[in-house]
This record gives sequence, structure tokens and C-alpha cells, in this order.
Amino acid sequence: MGVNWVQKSGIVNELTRGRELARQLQIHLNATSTLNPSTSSQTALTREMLIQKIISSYEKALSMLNSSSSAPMPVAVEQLHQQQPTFTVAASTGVVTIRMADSPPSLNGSPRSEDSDDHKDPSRKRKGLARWTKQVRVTSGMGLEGPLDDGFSWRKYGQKDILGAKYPRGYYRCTHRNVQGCLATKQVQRSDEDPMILEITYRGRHTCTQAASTSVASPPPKPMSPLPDQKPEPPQMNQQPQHNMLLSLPEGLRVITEGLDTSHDHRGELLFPSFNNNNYAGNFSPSLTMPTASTSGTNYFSVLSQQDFGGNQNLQISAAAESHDIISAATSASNSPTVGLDFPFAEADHQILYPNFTFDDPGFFP
DNA sequence: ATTATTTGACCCAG
DNA sequence: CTGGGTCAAATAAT
Repeated sequence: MGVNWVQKSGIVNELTRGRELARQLQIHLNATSTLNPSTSSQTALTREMLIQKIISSYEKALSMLNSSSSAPMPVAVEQLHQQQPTFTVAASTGVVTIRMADSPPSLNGSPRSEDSDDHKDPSRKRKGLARWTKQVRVTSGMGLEGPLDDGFSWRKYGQKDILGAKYPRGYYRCTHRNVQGCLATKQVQRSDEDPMILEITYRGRHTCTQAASTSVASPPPKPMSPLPDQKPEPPQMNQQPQHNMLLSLPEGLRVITEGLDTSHDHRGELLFPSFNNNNYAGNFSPSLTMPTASTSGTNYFSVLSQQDFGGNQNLQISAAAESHDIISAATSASNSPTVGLDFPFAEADHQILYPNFTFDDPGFFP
């Protein structure tokens, strides 16, 4: 509210365009430098950084726009058998396309053993909080590996070595848990072999008000009611991180929400967290500081670019929610007219569909 | 001083 | 029992 829809879409369009252009430039530069060894690594780094900053700016602007007046894009997803397919969403200027991923990449950072997500969950005694995972790759060039910030403040409360996983998994919860009862948590796990990929799993929503200046005695009333466990929230970002996300940006990001248990119906609606805000977050465990992979990073990136996006984003989403709870509640489904959708698979098979897949933001993040 | 991280112990579901 | 997730005391950072 407060923002003129028409104006907004115009702005969004422009920003999106700018960002896409920057992205293409990035890819182009990347490819070029790979082929041209003469380019000094420093120059390359500088370029990369600049581009990333540019993109970052667009992202930020876009996310600000989106978070201020629009609602997250609601997505209805169908649960197929046990193996939910992954969809690849490619966003190009003004258009969003979704299609099935060729094949479920074996990587996925998931160890050989079963994922811990396919629980039948006979009796979800505790919070059947939805959970969604993002696979984030930190940019090759930048040595930024520190705690990438996603705008929320997290506090680490544990770390565990996971069976079959090479790297330990870090457990984080919202800092304001005690104060505001924010139940949001996340887990950060680094991919086995590609230390540059982080798998961040979010659980629960932030119910906190990220305000809280220490001494300032003006505790904004927190309108939120203590979420009863019985009403798990769909993955939905409702907080608008006001922090400036660092310039860190991943090359590829995936959102994987799992556990959708829309047993009864054939259609679960899922609210996706806004893609626009880069939520990379997470820290690396201190013990494994990854080697500055200048090489692999570059390679990977180029591979990605060839794949199918010459400037398009590649994002995989598999969604599902736990418990048969309400995974819906799409608040605002109608929005940007500028976005075109096409679901190649909409009618494919028995799958169901995505009645209203509204990406408010044509280009969610990088 | 306060607040965050580290880490082994502990809890609980399979 | 085992393994994932959390707690909490000790420790580190501010």
C-alpha cells in the first residue's frame, strides 16, 4: 500500500532490465577471462566485484520494492509421489519460465543416506514447521566467505557432524528467540565436495521485529501472536531485512522446500519466500575454511551459463511442506501484469498445477 | 560488563 | 543403539 502499482511495475521493469544486463555482462566477462589468460587476475576480480555490486544494487532495490508493498509470491505446488520433481525456474527480463529440471542432480549436497526430510512424520508432535532449503553458491571470485548475512540475525546454537557428510552442519536460531519468541531457525551445511556450495535450510518463519536497539526503550509492540505450533506457517518471508546485503552473491541458488504433505488433496499451496532477497546466510564452520577456489568456481560458473541461461537465472525449486497443514493462504495473488508465465508442464501428466504462480518479481535474485 | 560461539552432553525419534 | 537436533557450560569476542 502506498505505492502505485503502475509506477511500481515500471520501476521494477527497469531495475530488472538493468540487472539482467549486468548479469549478462558478468557472464560474458567471465567467459572471456576464462579464455583469455592474459587478463590479470586482479583485473578480473575487480570486474567481478564491480558487477556484483551493480547486481547487488538492483537486487536490493528490487527487494525493497517488493517487500514494501507487495506480498511474497504465492506458489501452489503439487506433491508428486515421493520424489518430487524439481523445477527449474528461469527468469529473464520480464518473463518467468518454469520447467522441469532435466534430472535431479545427484549432488544436492545430500549424502547418500536418506535425507532427513522424507519423514512420514506420523505424529508431528512439535512444530510442523515448514522448511525450505536453498542451495547457495558463493561467488567464485570473491573471497567473501564470512558469515553472509541475510538480514536476519542468527545465533549459532550448535554444530554437528552429519553422517556421510564431509562437513559439519551448523544450527542457528533467531537471535530474538527469547525476547520475541521467534522460532525461525536455519541449518547450514556445506556441500561435500564443492565447498563453495552452502545448503541452507530454513525452518519456521521470523516472527520477530528486527528492531530492538539495545537501550532504546521503545519496544515496538509486536503484533504477532505467539504462533501456536499447530499452525505452522508456510515458508514465507514476512520480514523485510533492512540490512544491506553484502556484496556477496551466489552464482546459483536453489530453493528447495520439502516435506509438503498435502496428503489429502492433490494440491498444496505453498508460499514461497521472496526470492528477491538474497538469503544466503550462514557461516562456514571455522574449522573448514575452504581453500580459495579460484579455479573451480570459475569453471562451474561457466558451465552454468552454458546450460541454459545466457543471462537467465537458474533456480531450482522443489516444494513441499510438512504436515498437511494449511499451506496456503496466498494473500495477494494478483499482481504484476508484466510478468508472463508459462508452464510447460502445467498440463503434463497428472501433475497439478500451479493455479497462481505469481512471481511478483520477474527476476528474483541472481 | 554483556553477548556470541564453541563443544560435549543430553534428548528423542527411528 | 544410532544419529540428528538442542541445551548449556565454558570460552571467546565486543
